[in-house]
Amino acid sequence: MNTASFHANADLRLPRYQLIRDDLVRRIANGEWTPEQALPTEADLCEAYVVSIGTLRKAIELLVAEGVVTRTQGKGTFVRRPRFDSSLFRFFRFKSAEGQAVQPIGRILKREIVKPNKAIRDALQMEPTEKSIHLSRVRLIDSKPVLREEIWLARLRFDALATLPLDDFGNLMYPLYERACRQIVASATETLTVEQANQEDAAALHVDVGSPVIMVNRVALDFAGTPIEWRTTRGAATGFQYQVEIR
Amino acid sequence: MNTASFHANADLRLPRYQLIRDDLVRRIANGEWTPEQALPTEADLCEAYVVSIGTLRKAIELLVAEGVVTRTQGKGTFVRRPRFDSSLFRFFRFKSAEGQAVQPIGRILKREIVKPNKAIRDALQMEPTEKSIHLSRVRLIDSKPVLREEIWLARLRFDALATLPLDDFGNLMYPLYERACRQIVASATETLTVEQANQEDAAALHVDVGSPVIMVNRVALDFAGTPIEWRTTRGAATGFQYQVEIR
DNA sequence: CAGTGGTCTAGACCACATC
DNA sequence: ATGTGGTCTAGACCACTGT
Repeated sequence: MNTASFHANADLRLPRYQLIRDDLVRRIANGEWTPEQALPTEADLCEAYVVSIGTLRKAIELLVAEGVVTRTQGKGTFVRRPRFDSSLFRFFRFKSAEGQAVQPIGRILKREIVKPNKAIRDALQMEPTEKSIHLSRVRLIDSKPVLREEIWLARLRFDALATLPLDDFGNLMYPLYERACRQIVASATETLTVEQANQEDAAALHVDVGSPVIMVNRVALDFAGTPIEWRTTRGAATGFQYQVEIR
Repeated sequence: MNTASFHANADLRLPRYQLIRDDLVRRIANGEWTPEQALPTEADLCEAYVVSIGTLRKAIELLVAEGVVTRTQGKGTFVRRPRFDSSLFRFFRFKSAEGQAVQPIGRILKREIVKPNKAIRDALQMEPTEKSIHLSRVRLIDSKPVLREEIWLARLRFDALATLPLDDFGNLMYPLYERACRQIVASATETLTVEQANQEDAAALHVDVGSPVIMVNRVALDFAGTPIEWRTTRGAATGFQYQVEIR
């Protein structure tokens, strides 16, 4: 295979399907294909990387297993957008007054341009003097607050959100990031802890002080693995239920 | 391919690699290979199922992805024992007085032969009149209790544990199940909820009444997918930390 | 050394989506 | 009808494990 096909840092001792997988990830991270566009066909990629169909398929199957792309017979191979909505719903089971599972509505309460604390600055790999956009957000069901969210974004990366009217933010953040700032969230890491409600939590979430509160910290990454959003979400632990499979 | 190779219920419209995967799972569930024994080689399985190596590998790769088997170059393919110890440690981060990560010691406090309540009976697929073995267990670090566990087992399946002296139970349950009852835990589902400590929790775990307590319900299954153990574990939520990747 | 799984080839034919 | 991915073949050679 032509070594020129690969990034300079590629370790050519690795199997070819690994090299191809890494190269495709790099190209996706570079924005060569967006979630709407199909990747080249198997035949084209085989030709470009000078490998047989079996080797190429193995590379792409890795990406499918990692959740980076999806394939559909007859249509093609597409960069996958992670399904975040289903994620928090695995933690918090929200129901409307009628008992229907429902998605909470998001509303921005406050926006400020501030220097983040060190933990957030490190998590977002920001320079010491760099400023961030801090959003306070609440999520409601039947107009009742069920989640409190604090969001931090690097000012440089999300400049458009520093001036956008709060009414134009809409219900969901990640489509907004794509629309206004061309930032695509590709994956995230969430860490869950339990705390006892303080005065603010109690007032905002309508629970007793000291009652258990779930806290979820999330760092969202783009396709290159660069952290782009830091978020912490709090909700009453009542009715919270999380399920895992062990194998 | 010879249809006689497969179970009567197999749907022959499925891809061959799926049929082979299902057949191998069935044979593993039947105890044809235990975690120590290697499965037949690729060449033998190709011959037995009358498929080419590529198709057989796809079947086995499914099992690897599901965590049912592991493969080692030069050694063979082996039925995998799930790594449970790492599971609860992903939830509770235990440290000894010296700050070292450590595995708590298990001690059985009580054993009784009782009819289980309906929820447990249903979870374990037991007959209405069937009796269960109920174990109360505590797990200790530096002689301090950190987890309370209640375990239910079907009496018929775990008969040897009804009479075994409590001192012979040892530290870990799943090796005991294998040793004394030939029951191998192959997978499990855990559900996590948060509660407030009641009097019993507070006394047993040395926390305040009303403080948050993590409750993990676990149903453990054998290779055939039959539920064999119902377990609920409670521990103080302080220091509890759980992490997920989202893609 | 023999035996195992790991990588790779160069095709074939099928099922599905779209025009 | 054309183009896509899905399934499958019948090998080859390599890398690792154990004797």
